[in-house]
Amino acid sequence: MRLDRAFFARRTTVVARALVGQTLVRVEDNGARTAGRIVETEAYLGPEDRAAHTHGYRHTPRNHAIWMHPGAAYVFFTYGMHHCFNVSTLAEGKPQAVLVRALEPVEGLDRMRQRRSKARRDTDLCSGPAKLCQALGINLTHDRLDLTRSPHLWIARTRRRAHPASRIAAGPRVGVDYAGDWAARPLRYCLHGSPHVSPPRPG
DNA sequence: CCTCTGATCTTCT
DNA sequence: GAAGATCAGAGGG
Repeated sequence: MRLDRAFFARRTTVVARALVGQTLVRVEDNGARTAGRIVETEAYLGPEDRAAHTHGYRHTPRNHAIWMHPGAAYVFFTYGMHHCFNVSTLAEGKPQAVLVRALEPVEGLDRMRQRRSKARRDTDLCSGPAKLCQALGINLTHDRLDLTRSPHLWIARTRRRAHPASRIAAGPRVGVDYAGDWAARPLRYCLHGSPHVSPPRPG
């Protein structure tokens, strides 16, 4: 069952933690499905957060999705070649989001290997924010999509008995050294011990 | 495992 | 004009 608006309309740190263990599902126009269990997320806390794209209330065409209703997909293009996938949280007009950083592949692995030909091992398929977008074929056409309604992209509620909250480790976010004292905050959430988490591995 | 570097181009200043 | 919520490959331990 698909996660609904209420799931995303909560404090961003709560959503980021709760997303670990849920399943990101992608369906292409031809019906091909790829999916993965979310094993790593990061919370971006809006205007106050020096690492966030909405720091200082910056509102541009690129980051507009963060300002939209909770559950809106925010996909951005960076480094001239990579995409990253986020979900808007909290409330419309409150620009906070969760970055999905890694997945454990669970469906459509052949398709993922096709699109990620450089991946040597299956643990390299989705172990990074741009890798998972490449594996699932997520790009700018998915920016601003409503994940509670889109037939192409959504997050499925997944039983987490095997992954209780106590096994989620929090640590500093990756690649935000420029963010001053915000860089050290433990806003990154990883499924403890998963080989699919992106480097640097916690612990 | 780690560190360092080049790739590549959109976005915003 | 500069920076960037990254990745892959090379080299060293």
